[in-house]
Amino acid sequence: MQKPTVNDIARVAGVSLATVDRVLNARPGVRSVTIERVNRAIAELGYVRDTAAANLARRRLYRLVFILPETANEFVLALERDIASQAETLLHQRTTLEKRSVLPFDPQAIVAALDALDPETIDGVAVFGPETPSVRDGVKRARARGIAVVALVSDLPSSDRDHFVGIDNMAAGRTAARLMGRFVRRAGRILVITGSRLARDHLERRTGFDALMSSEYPDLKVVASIEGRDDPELIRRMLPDVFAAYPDLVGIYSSAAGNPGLVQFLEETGPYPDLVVIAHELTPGSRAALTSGTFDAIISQDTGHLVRSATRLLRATADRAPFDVTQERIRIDIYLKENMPQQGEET
Amino acid sequence: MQKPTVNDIARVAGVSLATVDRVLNARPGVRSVTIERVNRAIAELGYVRDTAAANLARRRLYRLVFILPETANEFVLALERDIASQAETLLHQRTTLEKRSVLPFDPQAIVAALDALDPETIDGVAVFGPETPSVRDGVKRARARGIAVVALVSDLPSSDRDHFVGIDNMAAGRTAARLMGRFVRRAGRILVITGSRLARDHLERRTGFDALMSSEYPDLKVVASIEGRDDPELIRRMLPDVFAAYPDLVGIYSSAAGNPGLVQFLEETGPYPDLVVIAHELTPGSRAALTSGTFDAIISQDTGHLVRSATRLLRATADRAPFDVTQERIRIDIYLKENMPQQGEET
DNA sequence: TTGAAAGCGATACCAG
DNA sequence: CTGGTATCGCTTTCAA
Repeated sequence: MQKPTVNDIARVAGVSLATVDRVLNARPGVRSVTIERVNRAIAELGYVRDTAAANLARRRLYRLVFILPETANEFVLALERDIASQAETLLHQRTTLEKRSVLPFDPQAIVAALDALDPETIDGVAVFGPETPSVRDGVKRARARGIAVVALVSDLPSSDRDHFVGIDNMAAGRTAARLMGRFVRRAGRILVITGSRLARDHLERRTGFDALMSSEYPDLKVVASIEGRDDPELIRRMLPDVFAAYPDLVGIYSSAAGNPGLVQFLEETGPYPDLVVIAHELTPGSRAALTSGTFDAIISQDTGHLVRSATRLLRATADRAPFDVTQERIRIDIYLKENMPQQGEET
Repeated sequence: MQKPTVNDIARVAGVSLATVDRVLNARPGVRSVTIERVNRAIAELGYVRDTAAANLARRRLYRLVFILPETANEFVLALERDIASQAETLLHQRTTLEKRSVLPFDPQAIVAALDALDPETIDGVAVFGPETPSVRDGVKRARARGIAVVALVSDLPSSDRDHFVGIDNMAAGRTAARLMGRFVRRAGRILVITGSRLARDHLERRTGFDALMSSEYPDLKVVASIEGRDDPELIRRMLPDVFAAYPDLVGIYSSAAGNPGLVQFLEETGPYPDLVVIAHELTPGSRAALTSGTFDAIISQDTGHLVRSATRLLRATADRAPFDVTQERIRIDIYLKENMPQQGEET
């Protein structure tokens, strides 16, 4: 009892291979009676196409592009490194990954990059950027041209993208709040460092954090947040004033990038044994801060998983093929010093 | 500039396709001069075999077996469900997964299952069981017969298995200890519920937990643990005595299975607002306990990931092919109510 | 509208 | 030892 093939369908339906293929791929030029006959055979045999063989015959190539902000922050660097390493592996799976960097916090740059995508040479694109009206329209245009689009890290729901690859940032913010509430040992104030007002992921984290904080930990007051624009130097310079203004600071939630500035400030002016610090993304810098005790916890998302998931979804979308939902869900990882993966793992 | 194929090698080396294949697959009957010539061509062209095409031609089937304890605990059930669901997907990728249940806590049953594996019909096996001398030897014999073996969930290092698919349980124990130390708000005693002395994973968790607890939280005393044998009913019956003996109980670390018994006891005799409870594995039951507040945190490992990773490693081992280390590392997941994945995700 | 036949990249059998 | 060739499951001309 073998798995049925196109040949079996052809035999059972009493037609040729070519006709079976036409029906299978919804190509024109087949009488509806014939289509019906073939479909009956397919159903009867329980046929499922062998994608590997199909791609071989088709010499199908998947050409995928990642549009990322051009910045030196470690999270984006990790993403780039994982794209590069996946690219090597995928080369042998008829897939090419290409990274295109655009000016950060610049919607127009993203739109330009999107509009430059030619459906003749590109099958899909993963976009990491702010949800502005122009970006939204750029995504819509790309999809209209037949290019598969997934939003990466920060969702673009209004753009009608094919998928979102990233964590539920509202839940991530709530998670940070819960950890903060349980870790902090006395009443006081909490500082939130955000990135950009344009970034949907930052906003969602902030919203989730504030909501849980105010409803469940009334002893902890979240003060007006500072907008660090993912810039370590800017953050470092803003902190002294905050510390001066709030002597009863008991916690810091760094919800965006720019952690090095925070770490530098804390380690130069500290230690602050009672200050609970929670940040995002496991990177060499945040890992070191966790090890040294400067950070108490990290909320993270696996960059390797993000890249693999984005490529799988882009390919599946391009092929109109199904995919495994559970495999594509990106987890909200919590890392303490104790459960950090070994450094080597992400090199 | 296309990717080079066997034909290119044949052309460049001036030999036939058949000879190229012999060299590629290290088959006998080729003069070393010829081998050398072919290898030069391969290196020169930077050839990499197209696995999809190779598998197609070879009509290669991967027949894999999972040996699991026959028990109703939710973690094993989740594993079984994920094996079944993966089996369906993998059917179209020339791979069959089969589950074989054996008596729990019975090394001989595992050995019998291992010895029954015929290399003619089975390519690889994933074993979830205790590390006893007999199991160790059974694994060695299976490998000697040419069957790929991975240890699942609980490592079998002495058996020289091909890979371990699971978390670092020592680190998991330390993680639980850290959470316990940070969540508990006053001095008191901590109860650890273990499973079986035979289970290496349980032992490692216990060791890691105790070590960090005693070195960093001297105010919290870990009392002699109870061995629940993953049996909810047994656990439920043992708890009253423990609670009676230690009125200053401030935390419980349930390091193995049998959580339903713990939950039932706590919900029937509770609530215990100040008792911190940390358990293992996200399942419908533990998820509910987390939601209701009976559990404070869950340490987990993704069963879907375990199954996918085991099958990838088994196939790679059978093919002597390389694999992506970072993708196979199983994370120690920490779940709070806030970052639990949606229920639907693991259905 | 339909079919015959030639690949895709690799393997394997049968000769020589 | 080495080469020719059919084949794997599917796609894609080219004719009919």
